[in-house]
Amino acid sequence: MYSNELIKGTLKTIVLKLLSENGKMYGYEMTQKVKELTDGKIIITEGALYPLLHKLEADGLLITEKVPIGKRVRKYYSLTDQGSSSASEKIAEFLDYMKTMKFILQGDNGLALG
Amino acid sequence: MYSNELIKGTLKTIVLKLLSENGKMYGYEMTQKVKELTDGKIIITEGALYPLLHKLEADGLLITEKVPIGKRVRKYYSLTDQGSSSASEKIAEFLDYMKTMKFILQGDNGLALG
DNA sequence: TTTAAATACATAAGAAACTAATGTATTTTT
DNA sequence: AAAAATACATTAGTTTCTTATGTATTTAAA
Repeated sequence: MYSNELIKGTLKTIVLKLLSENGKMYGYEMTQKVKELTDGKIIITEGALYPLLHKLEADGLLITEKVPIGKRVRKYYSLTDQGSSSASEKIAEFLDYMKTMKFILQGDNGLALG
Repeated sequence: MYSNELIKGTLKTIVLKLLSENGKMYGYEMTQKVKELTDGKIIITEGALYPLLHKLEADGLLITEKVPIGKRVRKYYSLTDQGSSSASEKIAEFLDYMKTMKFILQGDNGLALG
């Protein structure tokens, strides 16, 4: 498990990527998917996820669809057009950012590597 | 310039890396160095940096040395032993985290790339 | 030469995003 | 029958950052 501060600020990008890949997902499903994809190294807590999903919906990036499963109602999220282009931007920006960070953290900036 | 949320949580790692490379640096110097290294894509504000430096010092990761430059006093920071091993850990963790994020963001997780 | 910009430190109010805890209810597994 | 997993949600408190402000010296420009 990574330290919490590392994951900060990346949650939005992860959610947008998941939805751009899978079309539609519900919250709990996202937490399980990320856990599975990362062998438990990234754990998305529900206390962080649900408020974010609500915000992204309020911002017009996501739309919801309620699907009854037995007596429960499952809430599926999917990207709007705006959310879709926002996803592309965020993902590209993050990949670019990783290049920059890699340069800082292991680039030949004067001394030997840490 | 990257969106702010992206940089969140990475400042500590950057500072520790800078000090592990350069031995000793003062705050303002760090802001300029990062700006230069990243072509202005990462801007460290003093409002974020100084409180962090104070905290790292309080936590025993950094020690300070005051050097008079003319009538001003410049405050140099360097790593303690604890800070040095903490730096190695943080940097390694971040590089690992980037691998994981890269896998999530562009890995072959079922659909075409975004 | 005086004005502006850069250097160099610092703090503080407020915002954003997350943690950890708690709550409800259903469904599945033991 | 009990426990665990599924599935939603909120909330108090913390951390960390932004934006603004403040002080003072030094260098560059007008």
